[in-house]
Amino acid sequence: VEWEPAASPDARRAYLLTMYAFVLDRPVSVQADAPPVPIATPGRSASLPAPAAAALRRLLSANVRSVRPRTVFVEAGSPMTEINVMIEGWAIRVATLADGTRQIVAFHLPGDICEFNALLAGVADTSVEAVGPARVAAISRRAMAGLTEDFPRASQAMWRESWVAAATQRAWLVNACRRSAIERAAHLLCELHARAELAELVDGDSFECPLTQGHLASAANLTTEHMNRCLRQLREERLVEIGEGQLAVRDRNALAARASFDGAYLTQV
Amino acid sequence: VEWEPAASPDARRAYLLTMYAFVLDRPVSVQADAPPVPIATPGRSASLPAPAAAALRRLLSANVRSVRPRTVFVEAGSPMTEINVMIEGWAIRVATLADGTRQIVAFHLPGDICEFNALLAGVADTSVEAVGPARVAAISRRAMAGLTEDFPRASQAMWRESWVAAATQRAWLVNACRRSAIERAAHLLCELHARAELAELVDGDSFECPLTQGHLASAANLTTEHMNRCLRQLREERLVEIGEGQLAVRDRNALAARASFDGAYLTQV
DNA sequence: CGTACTGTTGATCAAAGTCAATTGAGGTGG
DNA sequence: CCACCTCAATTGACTTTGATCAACAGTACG
Repeated sequence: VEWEPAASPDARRAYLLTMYAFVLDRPVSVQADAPPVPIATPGRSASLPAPAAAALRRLLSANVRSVRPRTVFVEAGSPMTEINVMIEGWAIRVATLADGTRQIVAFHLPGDICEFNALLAGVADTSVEAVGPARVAAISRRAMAGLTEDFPRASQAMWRESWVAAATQRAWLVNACRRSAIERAAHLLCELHARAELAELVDGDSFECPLTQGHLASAANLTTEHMNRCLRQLREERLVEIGEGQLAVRDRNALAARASFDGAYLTQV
Repeated sequence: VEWEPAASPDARRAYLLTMYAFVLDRPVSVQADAPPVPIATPGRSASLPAPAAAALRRLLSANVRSVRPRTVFVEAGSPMTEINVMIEGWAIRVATLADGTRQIVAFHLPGDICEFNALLAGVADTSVEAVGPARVAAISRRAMAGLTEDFPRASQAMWRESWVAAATQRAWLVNACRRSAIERAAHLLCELHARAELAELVDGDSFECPLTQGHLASAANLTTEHMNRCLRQLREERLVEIGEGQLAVRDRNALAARASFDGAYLTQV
């Protein structure tokens, strides 16, 4: 068994596909050079190799449910009987402390597997909440259980996802601990931009982002007010534009330099 | 395939054994009620079911290397060709930023698998450094590769470990973001105590801990000076005693209450 | 016998939090 | 259609936590 590198969006698409194929209980040949076929996913369109299109369409129609804005669809403490794959819309993963304060520990974008490892735990340790309207595919624990036996490649794909999640978490920890407020803000925006790109949500240099400044503040460990000040400064430095549910990164390299952002952790595996 | 809960030290020992058995390329029957046999691991003694004892002893003798204090034995950026299991001594996982500042993102105690998921990445994103003298078993990537095919139970065991690592990382993030300095200090001590207990390092209410206040400070996102003040206060509150390479938790419940610590994430899976 | 590291304490300072208030957009019921 | 409400964004004034700077003692170590 050898692990292929998956540094490019193409490779990422390929491994997500492998995962989808597993879910559908039938193999899907993934050819990077196959002619891409546009899939009409409401809200965005994704280019996928031909065999994948049908598989993805089947998955979507079979398991998807719609989630209203601000709805908690994974409750901390509740048993994990299924795993969720974001199809459309954004979600936040929230840790709630004893005193009721909340901390966003992760964002989930379309294509993301929500905390794949949690299936093992049996109980969710954090909540997941849709930000805007969202569509989520719920995959049963039972379907996952055959994973290691039946579908080694899917298993690899899952591990990749879980490594990226862990590396991202580490990056957030370092971010929150070692950087100044404005660097934290810039770093978060860099990550969101890079991830939106991987999810093929970016149009030009901007993308739709339903997050409020409060969300960004919580994720970067700032107060809403201070995040507002930081965003203003980044705007004045002509690095980003933000508003109207749109987020635009005007000077990608300068923003990355401002935050000493290195997105390798998002694509390395 | 069903996942058994592993909430007790016994269960944790059992799953680590399963992992060791995999590494040795032969099955080891794990019976929780088998008569425990003490193993003479220099520095501490572990009680393990009989069949496991031989397996563990073989693993130790075959793959262990000694590491000097302050030695970096996993270098960030270097290729990951093997995975490390801590046998003896403590290690820190360190992220180094562009400007050279360092941040401890994890501690590794005896029995811990060091960042199992990193094997997939091919490249380490953080360094691992022995604190005091340590002994480490290096397991080849090749031995790991047969995992999913040959030994489903070991695969489960690995996943458990990786889930605990991810949950711990999340706990650190929440800790660093939402708690006051003294709570962070207390929370870290609670976690160290709980983990030392799982590693069977605790004697009475105290255990040997080679970490300096600087290490604790980095992990809790404080300066060394401020960590010192926090520790003094916790000492004055008769919650802990610390010094001489020993760490004693005098009032476990009070300390946990001080930090609103819930150790479920360490044992849940 | 210096040298380096850890632990310790005190004085000062700044980054970010807290509090307070205003604006404007969007939604809702009468 | 308008009064009313809620929520996000924004700005300013003030406060606090923990960082920074400085100094010193004890100890291990070459």
